[in-house]
Amino acid sequence: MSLTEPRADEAPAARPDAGKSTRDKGGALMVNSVEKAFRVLYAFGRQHQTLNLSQVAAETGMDLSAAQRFTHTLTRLGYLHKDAETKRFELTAKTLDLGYHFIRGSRLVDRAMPYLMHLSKETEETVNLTMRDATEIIFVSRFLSRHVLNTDVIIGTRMPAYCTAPGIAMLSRLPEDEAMAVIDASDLKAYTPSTTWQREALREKIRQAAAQGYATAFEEVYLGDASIAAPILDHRGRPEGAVNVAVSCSRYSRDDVVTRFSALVIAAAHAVSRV
Amino acid sequence: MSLTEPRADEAPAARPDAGKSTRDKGGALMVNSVEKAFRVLYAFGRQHQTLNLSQVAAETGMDLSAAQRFTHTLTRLGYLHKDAETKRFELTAKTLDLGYHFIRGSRLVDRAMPYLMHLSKETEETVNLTMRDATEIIFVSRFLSRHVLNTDVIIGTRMPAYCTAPGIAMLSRLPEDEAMAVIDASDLKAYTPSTTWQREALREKIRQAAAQGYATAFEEVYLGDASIAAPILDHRGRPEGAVNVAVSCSRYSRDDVVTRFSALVIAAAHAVSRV
DNA sequence: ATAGAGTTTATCGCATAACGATAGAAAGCC
DNA sequence: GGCTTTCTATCGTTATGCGATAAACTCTAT
Repeated sequence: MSLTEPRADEAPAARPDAGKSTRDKGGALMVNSVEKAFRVLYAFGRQHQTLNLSQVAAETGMDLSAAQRFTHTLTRLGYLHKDAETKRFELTAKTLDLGYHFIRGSRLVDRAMPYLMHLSKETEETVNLTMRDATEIIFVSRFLSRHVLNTDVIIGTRMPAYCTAPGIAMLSRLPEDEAMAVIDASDLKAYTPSTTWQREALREKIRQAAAQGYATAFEEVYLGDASIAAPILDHRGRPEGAVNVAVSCSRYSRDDVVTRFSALVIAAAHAVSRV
Repeated sequence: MSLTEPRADEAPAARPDAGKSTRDKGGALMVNSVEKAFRVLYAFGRQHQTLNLSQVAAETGMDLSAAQRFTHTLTRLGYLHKDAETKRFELTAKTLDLGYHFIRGSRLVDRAMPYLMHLSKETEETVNLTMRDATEIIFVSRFLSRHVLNTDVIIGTRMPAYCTAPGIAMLSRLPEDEAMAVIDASDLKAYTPSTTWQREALREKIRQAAAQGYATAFEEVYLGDASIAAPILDHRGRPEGAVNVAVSCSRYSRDDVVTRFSALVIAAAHAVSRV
């Protein structure tokens, strides 16, 4: 422990009220203003498309001064726009810049793109590239089929990993305890009557996916949606994404989905992998 | 009459050390840490997909300590990932969250979506919704034709307004002096032999678009690309976006583009407008 | 008109949170 | 092995962000 402690002197009896303002809100190096800025940006969304100053304050739990400072800052940086007459703020299209940089900089997306396009033409169905963030998957790239134009799922959409084919596919290439830790951290619930949401059933599903090399999900989140996915592995064999094909249940039986698409998604995922 | 100028303090006497560290780096309310955080995030991109700490410092012009603090902060917030063994950082898919919130919260996108989908099915061609940010347009929503799968233009892509159909369409509904101010602020140049890039020619183009209600662009940025666009107006009649159809020159003559699509894009844009 | 509530905008002294230099640890590289 | 380079951790200082407050608006009702 304090073998290396040269002198425990610096502030021995000091600390009048230790534990109080211990600069701990996420480490000594944390710059809290950054988190606050994002809190303000995320106050906007489906519910609150525009907000005035006091609403920003209320919504973020900051006082008026802080709300003022951060809206000012973000407006100046171009992420917020303030309507001169209504004095209300809203997000600008500049907020797309950050994600754009990510997509453009992602080696994974870069490698995957041609195979996704190929798969899209081949199948004429919706094809997605997803990545995992803790217990969720995020849609990173998406080629829509012209049949179903689902406007609800777009780039950046998140879904729980446990009830999606790409999620299970990725978990299936993790050490089982790690996969189960993800499951345990998830808020398990049945979105539809077909949702697999029980711990042990999910463990079985993951094992099966591991054995088969692909995962399926039939109406687990949206009724009428079927999906089949295969994991993309990085150079150490860890899953860094998944490719999936999504179709309407009305046009394919479960067996059809597997026989028509399993080999294709596996091939695409394998081609993108760096094993 | 600079309403936006933070006013260089006509309060004269005060300020003992005026002019020195006058808290002026964009107004007294500016929280500089926020700007620095974005500087770090934008250091990543096509050129630099991954960066180590010193590269971040170099790339952003910050000292090591600052780079350390901001990479730490952004990693903790989930926007950066640090590879444990290579010690290199890269952007995570979480960077898509911000743009996702914007899309989801945008009344414009909300209103436009059904018409874009309709237009997409009707024409079977690529359909876009764009907005303007100063001299540029930003692609906000996009329905790809299955013919041309252009992987270069994605959500968040920026292009100069002056050489795109949506850009000219939006400018055509601005007071002419305002439109020309945008032109003058642009870095005018010829991307292809067909690019209209001279000031007066652009003025004429804008006037014509105003008269016609739509704008066209033939191979002005990419060879082989043709585009026709109409402006979307907000409740005061100001342009807040544009709808366009993009096709391959090889499949349509210039006249074809106009006769087949002009009425459609105008109708769609009009339906979305709130005049 | 006038008061009055609910805003937004501007100011300012204070304490803290961010700063930046530096030194120790660790990892590569001759 | 010594050497360079990069990462991690620590620490005293003060500029920087904080937050209370007051002034200036805006709207609404009377």
